[in-house]
Amino acid sequence: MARRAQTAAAVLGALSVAPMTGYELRRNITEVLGHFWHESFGQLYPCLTELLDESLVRAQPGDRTGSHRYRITAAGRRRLAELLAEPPTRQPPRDGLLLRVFFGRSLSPASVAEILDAEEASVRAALARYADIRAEVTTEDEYAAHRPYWLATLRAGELGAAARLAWIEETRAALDLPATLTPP
Amino acid sequence: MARRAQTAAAVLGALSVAPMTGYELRRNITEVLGHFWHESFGQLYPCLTELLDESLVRAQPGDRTGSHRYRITAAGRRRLAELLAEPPTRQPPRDGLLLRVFFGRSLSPASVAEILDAEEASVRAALARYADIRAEVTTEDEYAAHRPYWLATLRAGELGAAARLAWIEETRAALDLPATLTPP
DNA sequence: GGGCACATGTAAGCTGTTACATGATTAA
DNA sequence: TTAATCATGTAACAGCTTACATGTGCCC
Repeated sequence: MARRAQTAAAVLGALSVAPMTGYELRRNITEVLGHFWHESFGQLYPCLTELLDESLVRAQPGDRTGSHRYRITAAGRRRLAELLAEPPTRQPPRDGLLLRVFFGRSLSPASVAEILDAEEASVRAALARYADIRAEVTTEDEYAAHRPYWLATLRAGELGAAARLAWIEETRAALDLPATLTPP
Repeated sequence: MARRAQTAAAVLGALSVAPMTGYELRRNITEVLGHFWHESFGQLYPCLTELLDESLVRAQPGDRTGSHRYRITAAGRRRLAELLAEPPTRQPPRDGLLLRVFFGRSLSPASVAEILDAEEASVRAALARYADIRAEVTTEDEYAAHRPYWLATLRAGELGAAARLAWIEETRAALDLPATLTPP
């Protein structure tokens, strides 16, 4: 599945949940899918134009002058199901943190410790975001039918974050680095 | 840290472990760093040329006609340490698996189950590769000084894979999907 | 001699990022 | 009236992927 196709899948998927403008699409992709997905927004409007040409979405006048509210069509729903059923395109890994640890012998222990501290902070920040999302998803009733799926992706984030925290602790021990204070 | 800079870091890092030809660099990046790193090989030779221009690596004649064995210089080691000390560039997330699960309501349960099965297979394959790498790293004595760092990156892969397997099981249960037989 | 692994490179095409341009509406 | 948010786009640039081109050395 080409990268372009996955952009179309994300857009059609969002519109399958609710009709919205390009701007709302952008915001929703950032805020709702943000913890596992990123769209290049320079591609978003061109993608919508393509989907319109193929009659996979329809545009109706929006609330404001010149704004469009996009709505998925029946053909769009069929295409979405096809796209999602294709095997995912994996993006090649490029983990800057592990690159730094792998060549850690070229760094001072203090530098390695700093890198791990920064990672810990970023993982904890992610966990905090997950807690917010969880609160929202569990209280929101409008999209109850989607809830088990949305909770599943959230859970993937939570388990991944927990695994990385465990790894950080283990790695500090293995490399004889000082453990930082765990926030209360 | 720009993407280019991380390519330079990977190349300098590899050469900091042992001098090698461009071809060996390519192979080592694929085989040794492969579980967390990917280089675009169209960029590798241009990158080596740049590093030569900056005197961060030297080329000496290799074993064959026209081949070069690249060796990192003292300036190259200093640059490597600088590059590794910079905060990693995170690549924006684009997890096709989670995209599919998030919009799982647009799929049949059978399709979702298939997607999870495929993911499980791929995670188990990764675990098998990690086992091979672990055997190699622990028996190889030549690079003993690097061992704790290399084992740390390996451990990150192992813990991540375990977390994903746990997530798959949990998700099957949460979505009422059949559990597949676990291989012996 | 043929096939394979070694070895170095390039160029076309595709894709994404970034910054900018434009303007309407609303809240302070 | 000013700033922020809503809303739609585009164009230049940067970067990567893929496939190809070329040739050597070794083993059967």
